[in-house]
Amino acid sequence: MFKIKKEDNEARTGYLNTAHGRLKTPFFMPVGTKANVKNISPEELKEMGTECLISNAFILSLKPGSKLIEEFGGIHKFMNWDRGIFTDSGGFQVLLDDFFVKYSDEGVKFKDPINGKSGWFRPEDSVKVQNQLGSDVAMAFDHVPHHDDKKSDVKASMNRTHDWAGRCLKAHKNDKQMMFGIIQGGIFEDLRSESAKFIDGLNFDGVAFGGLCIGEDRKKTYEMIKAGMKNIDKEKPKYVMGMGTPEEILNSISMGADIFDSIFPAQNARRGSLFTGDGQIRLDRGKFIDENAPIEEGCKCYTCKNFSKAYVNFMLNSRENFGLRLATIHNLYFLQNMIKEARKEIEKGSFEEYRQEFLTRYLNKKE
RNA sequence: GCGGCCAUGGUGUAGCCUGGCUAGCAUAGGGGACUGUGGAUCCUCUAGGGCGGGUUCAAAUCCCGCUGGCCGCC
Repeated sequence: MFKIKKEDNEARTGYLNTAHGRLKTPFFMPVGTKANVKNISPEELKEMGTECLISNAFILSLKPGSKLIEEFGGIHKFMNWDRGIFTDSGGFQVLLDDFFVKYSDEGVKFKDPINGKSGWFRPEDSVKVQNQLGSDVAMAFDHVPHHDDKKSDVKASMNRTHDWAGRCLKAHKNDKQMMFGIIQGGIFEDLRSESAKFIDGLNFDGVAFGGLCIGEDRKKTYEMIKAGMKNIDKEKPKYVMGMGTPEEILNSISMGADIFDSIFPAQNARRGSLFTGDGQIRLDRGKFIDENAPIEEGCKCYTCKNFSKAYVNFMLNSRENFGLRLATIHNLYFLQNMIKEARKEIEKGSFEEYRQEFLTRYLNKKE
């Protein structure tokens, strides 16, 4: 399932073997909630070296329905993606204001804003949906607390997450599909440690950090990751959910993380914020209106090879769909390329130097 | 030529009749936020009463002239 090939301090590179091939770790998954990564095609994703995507069980169960996708031969065929696919359980989405009604020990009551129907989504429902979708890795259904909840509430959500984790494993019947457990515990080190131990003790194929990057201080985020790492079997793949800035990913890799996903690069792209080696730039701003240079000199993405900042700025400000596509291509390429370099550096045993060098440039914005 | 209407940040406008604000709003512009997907949203900063005179304790607001624009008439 998961094999570590080379370690470099805490960082490591290896493989996650799935029903759709061997995925090189560490890797970053663009988010394809509705069975697509917004604005770009599977071919474009492959071209930039994307190993794996993550889609969403809860959202797809509402529309078009997991049964329909199953009838089309599973999510890979449905969306024409033949590499890895994770599915998020829906634990995070269900808490969005759009859907959330209330929690109970049984599951979550939600309301579909499209047709007004309400219903319950339980751990067993999520597992069944993910089975039908046929993703390579299913995620356990968890209870995500808010980042500023008080400790007693965070502890309660953690205990519920643990209970649900057991129910998810019990409901899981698909030997072609792996399942990852999720640890919670908010920003409390003792809870994180406790949760990590508990989830690590269950029979999951991997362990994910949930409830991070949702508003807490970044120092806390890293503390929680460290606390968790100490209590998880080293041989298991470790996934930090929802983490997506270049610096966070590099920092977390240095602590032993293997897998990431986030809307951050794609969403920022749509909102005109683009990655460069010198930090993010707001490409939709007027200062780029006549700049005849690519977003990043030397970048080999389709956008940078063919278009100037001035052109992409014009596309974005004119609200042309093409602008969203060009921006998304660049940001996802930037991250995939960074991770590819990170894997190489780990193999060479020089990851730490690479990280330092990258961050020195990235965090000291030139002007 | 005569008459009427109008003049407020880059742009579009509110307030004027019934003087007394830090001159409001939108958009554009400059920063920032965004992390298990709505292209949204939010925060913040910069920037304004055509010119000259008068009335008044006080004028974007009332009066006169000038300049400029729009409309109508000969």
